[in-house]
Amino acid sequence: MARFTQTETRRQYHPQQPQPAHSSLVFTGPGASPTQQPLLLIPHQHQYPQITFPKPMNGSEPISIHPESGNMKDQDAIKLFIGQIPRNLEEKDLKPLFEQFGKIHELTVLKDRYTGMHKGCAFLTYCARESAIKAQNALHEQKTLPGMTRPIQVKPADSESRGEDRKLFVGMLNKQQTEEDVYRLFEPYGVIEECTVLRGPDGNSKGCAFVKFSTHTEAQSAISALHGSQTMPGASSSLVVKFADTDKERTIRRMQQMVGQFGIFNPAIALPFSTYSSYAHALMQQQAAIMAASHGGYLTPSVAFPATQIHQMGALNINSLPPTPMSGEIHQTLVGLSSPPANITTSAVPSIVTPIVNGFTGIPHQPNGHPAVETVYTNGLPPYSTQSPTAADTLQQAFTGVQQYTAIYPTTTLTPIGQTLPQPPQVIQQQQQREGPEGCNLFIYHLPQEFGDNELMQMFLPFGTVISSKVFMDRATNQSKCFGFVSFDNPASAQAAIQAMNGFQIGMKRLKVQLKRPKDASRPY
DNA sequence: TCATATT
Repeated sequence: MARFTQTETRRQYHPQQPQPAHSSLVFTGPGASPTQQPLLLIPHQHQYPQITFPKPMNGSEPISIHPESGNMKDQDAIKLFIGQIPRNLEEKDLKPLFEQFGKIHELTVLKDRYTGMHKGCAFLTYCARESAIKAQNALHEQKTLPGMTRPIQVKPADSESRGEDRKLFVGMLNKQQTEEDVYRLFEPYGVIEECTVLRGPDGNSKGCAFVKFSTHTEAQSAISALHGSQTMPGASSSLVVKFADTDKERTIRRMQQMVGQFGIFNPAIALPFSTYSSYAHALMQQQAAIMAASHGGYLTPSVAFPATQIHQMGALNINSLPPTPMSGEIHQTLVGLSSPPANITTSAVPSIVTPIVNGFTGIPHQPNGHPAVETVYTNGLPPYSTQSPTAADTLQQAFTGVQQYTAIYPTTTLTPIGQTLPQPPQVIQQQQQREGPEGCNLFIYHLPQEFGDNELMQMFLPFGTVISSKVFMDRATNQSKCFGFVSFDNPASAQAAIQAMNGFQIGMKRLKVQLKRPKDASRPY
């Protein structure tokens, strides 16, 4: 049966049809014929001897009834993700590079949905699966395009299910059972593309296997029918049939094992007490500098108070509530951000209850987190927590400094961006990763692990208008890489931020804040 | 430790 979705079919037969939101070249050419590819073996992924069953041919391969459409792709074609593309290269520029590995079915440079900005990457589908494999082998990490600092990336797109949504883990098998036995067992529930018994170095079965069906539904039906359905001779419990772990799950599991080994509790990373006053101190220095520079010490509220900028952010719709003018405390600005502050109590014994969602991300989302405005740690110490500080904790503490600062200037009226209300929908402003002008862009290293874009922005808002903040994340683990960028709209703000925040201690680490290294090859415009 | 981006 033909496997084209409606969308794909349309694209195939009407390549000129306008594409929404992104440009896309569909290459058509003379002389192409619908493919009659030989069956390809599924590449082995396991280091142990195995039998891999070829993907069955199920009769009705798509047949072109449009001789002019010369860019039909194989059913088993692979969509490739292409990364590290200079932003001045468009489809037509990239085409020659990739064409040498085979006929291109589709090549699409990714553009920002709203601004049309080139995202520096693309999707590429060859007509033939083999071309994709050749291109990946020849190019991935092998060549660096002009102006790039890192080599080109050529690999299957994330959307190319590597089978993980239709791949089953089978446990509690009898160790005598072979691939063929397992295949027979699962055959009734669908088309099996791959069947592998896991074996140790000695070739002995580990009593488990992977079975990949052609669809998620088939895999699901096999689970329903077989999981727990029987106990194999010699097995200690009934048959286990479940979806195989995804890569991400594997990564997380691996890390959990590591944490298990090294211990997750590490009170030492709780913030040292100096943090409060140092941020306050940093801010006061900054304010003092502004005061000295402006009006001979006469305070101009629009420049003198960090709250001004924070208020502006509220207007930018970081949370969906309209700014509500009222007298209040600055740390209320935290409410409604992606990581609400931890629940600070006003009880005589301050305590923080921070549920750890999991051992890693550890950023609790506390609905209705409502920091009490009057909270004062009269002993000058932060509440003690034996758990890792969350981003909100850390920011909360930082902003305690702001509170201290504002207390010194009681005439100021601060305007919180939101009241404490039931959590608004957490719409995060999609900010463009925009570089500011020369001298306005900061590189920040040694960020707390739990900081995200928002926390980074909050941290630097007191120094000016932040037009972009970005913490780099490891895509596999969703973990911060502990560095990021902040861009201001003017160099003075950037300098002020460097002055105040470079060396700023958070936990055991000190921030490194410096101007972003200028890019040698300047961007077009 | 300097923009890694997935329609």
